[in-house]
Amino acid sequence: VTAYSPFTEVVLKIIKQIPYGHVMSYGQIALSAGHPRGARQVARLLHSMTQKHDLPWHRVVRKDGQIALSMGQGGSVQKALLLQEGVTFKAEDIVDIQQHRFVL
DNA sequence: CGATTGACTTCTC
DNA sequence: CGAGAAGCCAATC
Repeated sequence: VTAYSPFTEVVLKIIKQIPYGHVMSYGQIALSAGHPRGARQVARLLHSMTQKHDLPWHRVVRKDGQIALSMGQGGSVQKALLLQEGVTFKAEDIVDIQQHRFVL
């Protein structure tokens, strides 16, 4: 299982711990993993690890609460999954993200 | 092993 | 207010 760097493992753990109906931003995950500037790695890890691990990648969005992927990619899928979990994209929720808290 | 890339974020002009 | 550049660090080529 441990075939990754500490950062990778921590990120994976954090992503797996995202509660149902909640979302986290890449930056927040990176910050929790100990790399305040490692948001890109979180994104990269998700993209890579999702293929091998069953990560709730759809619960990871931009810090603005916006879906990171374009609708032409998996964006529409992610939106559908989030709506299915009851996640909304209201401005109020976005404010919560910016205040470093979970949404909903 | 060296260079490139990337589901981001933030600062600067 | 909007667009552009820099920074970060691991995975991939």
